[in-house]
Amino acid sequence: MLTQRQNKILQAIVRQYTATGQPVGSKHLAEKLPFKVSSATVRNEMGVLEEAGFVTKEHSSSGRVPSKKGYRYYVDHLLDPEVITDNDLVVIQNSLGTSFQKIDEIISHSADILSDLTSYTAFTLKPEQADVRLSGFRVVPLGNRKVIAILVTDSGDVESQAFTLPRNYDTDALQAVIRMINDQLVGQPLANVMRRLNDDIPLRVMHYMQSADGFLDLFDSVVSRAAREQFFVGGRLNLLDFSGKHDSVDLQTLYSLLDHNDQLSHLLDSNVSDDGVNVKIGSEISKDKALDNYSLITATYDVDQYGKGIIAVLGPTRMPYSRTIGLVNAFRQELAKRLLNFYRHYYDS
Amino acid sequence: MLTQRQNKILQAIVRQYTATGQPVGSKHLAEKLPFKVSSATVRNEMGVLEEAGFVTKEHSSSGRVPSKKGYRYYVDHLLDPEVITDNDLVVIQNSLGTSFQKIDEIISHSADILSDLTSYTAFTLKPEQADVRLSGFRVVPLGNRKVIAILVTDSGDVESQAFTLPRNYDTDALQAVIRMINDQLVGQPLANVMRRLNDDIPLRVMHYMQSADGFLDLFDSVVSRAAREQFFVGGRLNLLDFSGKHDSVDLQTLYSLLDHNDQLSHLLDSNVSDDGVNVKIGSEISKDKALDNYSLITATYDVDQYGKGIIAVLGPTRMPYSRTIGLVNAFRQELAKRLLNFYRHYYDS
DNA sequence: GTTTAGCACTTAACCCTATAGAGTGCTAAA
DNA sequence: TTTAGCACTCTATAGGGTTAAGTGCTAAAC
Repeated sequence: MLTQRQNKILQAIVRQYTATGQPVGSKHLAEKLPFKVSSATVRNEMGVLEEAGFVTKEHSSSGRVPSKKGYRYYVDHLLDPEVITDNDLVVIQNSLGTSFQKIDEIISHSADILSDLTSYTAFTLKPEQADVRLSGFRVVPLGNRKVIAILVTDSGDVESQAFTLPRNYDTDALQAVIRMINDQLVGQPLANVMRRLNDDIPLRVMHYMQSADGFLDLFDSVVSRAAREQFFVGGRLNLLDFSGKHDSVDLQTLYSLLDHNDQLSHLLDSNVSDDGVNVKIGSEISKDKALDNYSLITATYDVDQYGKGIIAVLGPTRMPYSRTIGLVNAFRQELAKRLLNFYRHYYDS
Repeated sequence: MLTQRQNKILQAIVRQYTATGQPVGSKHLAEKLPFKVSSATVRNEMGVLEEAGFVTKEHSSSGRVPSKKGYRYYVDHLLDPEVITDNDLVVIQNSLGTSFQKIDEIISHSADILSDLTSYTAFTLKPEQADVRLSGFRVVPLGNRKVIAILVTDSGDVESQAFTLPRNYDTDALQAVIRMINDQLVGQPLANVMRRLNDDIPLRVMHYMQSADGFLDLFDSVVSRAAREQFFVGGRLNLLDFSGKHDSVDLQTLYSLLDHNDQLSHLLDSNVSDDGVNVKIGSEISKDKALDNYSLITATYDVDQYGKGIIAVLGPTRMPYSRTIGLVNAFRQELAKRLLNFYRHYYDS
């Protein structure tokens, strides 16, 4: 649909504009192009591109700026082969190479590394097994009416929470309830556990103690912590640097978005594609006006039988796509490798 | 040293300037003053105040602006009686009135409330007993080489962390080490525990197992988590709203400060006064240039035998001191009450 | 001896205008 | 089909004039 030359020109416009942030004029462009044409020819071609909606002008006599559609076309058809420098790769490998005690540390640290590399805001989501099951629940007394509740899932995650029993607790009844929970719920997917917690479990508990509330709240809080998608954000502040005009209303919206993990992880879930790196531009991300001038680059990382996770970068529509996509892609591969090692080392027999 | 009239004039300048942000001129001021004088008289008096260093001009023919010294004098001598509205008090009481499961929730939520009320950035520090002692350490096996390490302090705090044992661990040796830790360290202040962890403990562990590292790391991480001052920040973003000129270098400095709990809690410790509310202005806070145009209002809250905590608000030098101080003061009292109740209810016999 | 009215002076902020520079679209020639 | 040339548009910048708010100083009034 576009001629070869028009492709080259659009490509040059996007590159130039993402690099400088200034509208691109015909004369400068004519010099940068890989073939020799006059500025007048470039002007004609730019007219065509504008007609087709790939570029716009900021005012009637300004240079051209890529439109959302132009970015889209660029990302889909004109992207440079992903190049990332050896230096970047070394940084990634080193940062992921240090020793971690817990998965959470790796994932959380990853968000920071990725935001540093891109200088945008980065998100990481823990690899998620389709259905994690409850594999054990126990309550360890610590003396002085304090107990610690410990929940273990078959994916190997452990959640715990301290709790102080009210004065009138009957410890025998408590033991009975814990046995009951283990009988009834071990082996069940966490989703089921959470459902039944509002369903038949309260009734069963009533057999043993008058009020189910205090203890069930505790159990509930531990279960939901284990079930929650683990979500990390790095480089929140980077949003400031490139939002130039500092439209403070939009910024507020954005930051409150970043502070609500549920919304955000939903956003990522809905934007991620099955595999590889995925680019969403402006309104493609969500209906929210505040995201209009942002692009979201998501990617999954695949840790075999241990599940798939998500990494993502949120930056301005006007970003160097080749580099950012290259970084995200390199990162997902390294992260997958690293995690596979981790899981193998710790969880396999 | 200043006449009564000069006091009134300085007071009016500070009030006016903190309210509007505009330099205040003699004519307007003459009208606002509680006694009848001409603008010329005000001008003369302002000349004296400037001579003495309490006010400055932004340029040779602008109105007067309070200097750091002027703010200091105002806060020390000219402050209105603290007035907070009934509404504010209700908000505080309601927000603190909802039910919490853990101390941390109350303290963390408090930072949010306080920042909402003041629309500045707020900090809260958990009440701290002078010397918390280790009262127990145990390791509960969860199967599949996973264990959970649980540490209890005599203040009633519990920290836990999951851990996967390397393949070659000798469980008998592990039990012996745990017994040894309990023998040697229970009853000791956490500070001592941390010191000995780098000192004689590694040697003792070597009696039982070849390498002490993996396990001691775990113990160390749990101990230091328990010993760390618990620190919360609310309303980080509010720094944006009032830093008007958006000097992005300073902002970066500030935000990186907010992200380093150690620096910040050190800052608070060094600024807090023994009791009541304390105001530090500009360079009084720290040597850091980035804080030059900020004021820090700190206060302790006293929960009797359960220790003392800190709350603080960081806002622009140009802030309505009476109101902010009033809010901080009201808040510390309500928070102390609330926590006393909480501790009594849960920890007393 | 204060206080005040009056006045000359200073500065920032605003608006208006002129101009330079970058870019465009169009036309006609190559 | 491409290019040179030209008239036109729009932004950004700098300068000039005006206004409004403020100051300091002096001399008169209280």
